[in-house]
Amino acid sequence: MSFDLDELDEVSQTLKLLGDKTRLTMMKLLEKQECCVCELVEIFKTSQPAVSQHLRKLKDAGLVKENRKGQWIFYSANPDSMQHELIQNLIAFVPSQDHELEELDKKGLRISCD
Amino acid sequence: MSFDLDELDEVSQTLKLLGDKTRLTMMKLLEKQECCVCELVEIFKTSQPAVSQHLRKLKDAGLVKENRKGQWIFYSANPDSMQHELIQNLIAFVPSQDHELEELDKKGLRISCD
DNA sequence: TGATTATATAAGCTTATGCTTATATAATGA
DNA sequence: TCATTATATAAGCATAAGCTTATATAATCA
Repeated sequence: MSFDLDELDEVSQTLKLLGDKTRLTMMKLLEKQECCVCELVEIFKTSQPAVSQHLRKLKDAGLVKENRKGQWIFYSANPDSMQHELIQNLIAFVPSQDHELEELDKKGLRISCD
Repeated sequence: MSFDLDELDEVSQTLKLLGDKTRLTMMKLLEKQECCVCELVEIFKTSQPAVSQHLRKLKDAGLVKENRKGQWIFYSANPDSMQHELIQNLIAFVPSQDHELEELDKKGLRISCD
């Protein structure tokens, strides 16, 4: 029946999205706190378009939400996503990324709008 | 450090493998009980090589194990996999596939070697 | 042993994915 | 208003993934 099919589709789509190392790490980070694109570019040491494209996929799936603050757009995990519980469950198996944020702080690259 | 990298690789690889609807459903089934290839062909209504290739990927990752019984090879979830706990967690979000096995029974296509 | 059934592997094709470069849009500040 | 900074989008390319068909291997049985 279509209900089950949809649920299966949703779960497999979520796993497919998080089956990418960059996006999986992103979700681990964004589950803990919001980050702007330029912070993620620094953390993942990749290009800005690459980061934007990953975020776009996560956002299209409803897994993250955005929050503009002036010239920056901050992304964070979307707690209203139907997949949120699944995501919280599985990122518990992902190594902590706290060191990445500490690195940013050390380099003075942390964006703060408070 | 390399320990964390490896763990991240393992989790993302597992999610990537289960980010396919067929393999995700297979794991849900094989977590509950072993099935042979021809049963899975019937359940997924796809070709035998397609099923074999999915099983090969799951086996290469250590997620399932095989058990030959005469001309049949039965596959089941590998409880010794380092990813087993993660898998059990996430397949809890996958709709039950019990009806598929009941269908097989009804059609008399269930293989039994007991 | 030869035929049959179950499974695996290989090759080829099509589509999906992730990256890059180039360019567009949006907000800020001199 | 113009230059700068942040982000998004588009196009193009290389690689990966899943399916199909054809063929190989393995076990069973007459």
